[in-house]
Amino acid sequence: QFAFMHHVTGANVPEHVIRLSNYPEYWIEAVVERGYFFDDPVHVACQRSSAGFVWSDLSNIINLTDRQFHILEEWHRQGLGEGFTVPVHIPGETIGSCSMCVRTSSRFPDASLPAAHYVASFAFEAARRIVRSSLSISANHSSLTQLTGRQLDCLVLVGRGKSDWDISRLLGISDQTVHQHVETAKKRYGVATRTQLVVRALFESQVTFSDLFD
Amino acid sequence: QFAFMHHVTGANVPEHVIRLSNYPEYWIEAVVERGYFFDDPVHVACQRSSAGFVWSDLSNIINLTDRQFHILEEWHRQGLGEGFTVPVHIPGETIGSCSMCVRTSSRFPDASLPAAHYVASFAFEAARRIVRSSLSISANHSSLTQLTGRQLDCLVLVGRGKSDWDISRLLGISDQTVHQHVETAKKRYGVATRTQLVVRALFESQVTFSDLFD
DNA sequence: CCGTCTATCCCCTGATTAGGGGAATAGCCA
DNA sequence: TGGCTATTCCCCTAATCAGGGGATAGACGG
Repeated sequence: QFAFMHHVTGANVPEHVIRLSNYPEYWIEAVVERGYFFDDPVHVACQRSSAGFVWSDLSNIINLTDRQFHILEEWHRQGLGEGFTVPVHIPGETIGSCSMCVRTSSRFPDASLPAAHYVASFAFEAARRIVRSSLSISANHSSLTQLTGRQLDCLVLVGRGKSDWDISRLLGISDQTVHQHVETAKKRYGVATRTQLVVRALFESQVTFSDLFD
Repeated sequence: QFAFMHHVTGANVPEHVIRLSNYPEYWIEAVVERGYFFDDPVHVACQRSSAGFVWSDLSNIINLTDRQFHILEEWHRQGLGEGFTVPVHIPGETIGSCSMCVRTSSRFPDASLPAAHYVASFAFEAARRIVRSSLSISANHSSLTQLTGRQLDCLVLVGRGKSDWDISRLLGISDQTVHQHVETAKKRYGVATRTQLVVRALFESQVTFSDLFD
């Protein structure tokens, strides 16, 4: 069985999420019904690991709670055997994972783990790019926005939490000039606040997360 | 050549970063000196991809700037041929990557990419766990800042450019309560401004870009 | 030569945020 | 039961941002 999915809970699902799996319907329903989603040990482990992991190794990644131990036992009773999960993380995007598992009756193909890791990573990334391109098509009206160098300087420092005055000292210009640059940048993007400005610039790759951390 | 490292710039390096590589000294110095680190195309691409990528495929992941194009040419002149980089993301932690490349004179071993992907992921994760254990952080202790539901509600709306008063109308509570939630969230993250708060929450995948667009 | 863009500076007012207090209610856990 | 957190509300002052106005200087191109 496999499941490539974004980790979103049932309540408010965003529009563009990846959900590919051949898990049995009844089983997915059971998970949602009992609220397993919230402390699914595999999902929790995804938040702590960058590399893939086999499910029998879960206790080395997280400290299993009683409830999580119970969930694992329940899975086993349902016929789910050993599994392998590759977490998928991108800053600013929903956490996802690619899981593959066998039935208790089947042997777990250890030798295929590198291949599974490779396939999982690229399959999810491919799905992600398809989703993302469909997103940017629907919102491409502003893809032409170009900021000047000085505007970017100010924007980055705004993103680092500096005030206009701080920025003016760092750049060696007046605080009113800084204010002017920020206002002009906001007008370019058609946004009302500095926070929106930074979010948009991040989304459009005008600045990166590393730019915004001292 | 290989380089497994956290993406931190020379200025103020955190204590426990991973830096394993056999890149030539003189070359690393050149990178730092010329400030290549800041817009190294491989590092920027790492922020946009969850799966590994070969360097010749960079232009499909990010739009290369003139400067980045120049950096790639410079690398080639220095004798660096094709390379393969696996990004490493953990919510709330510094971005890292595992890069492996050959000299221009050598053939790039395409057939080994799955193995390289596997090795890279696990080597970095192993290094990460060693570092974390040296920090004596228990596996269960969450390094992730956890926000309450109401705090997230407010944070998302702040990220959409709403004022405290706007948010108070949308959530049906007082504007002072909204202010309180935002202040508490800021304290949790240890940041000074709302903009930093939203950036951090984005980076740690507490909220996503789709959450922040109406 | 003129228009446009960029970058820099200055002035102004009002709205908003930053950052302290304190306090009531409810739920959860030991 | 007591301690903890979440949620809600209120008060206060100072700093900062939002959004107008206008001005000067240099660069670039038709």
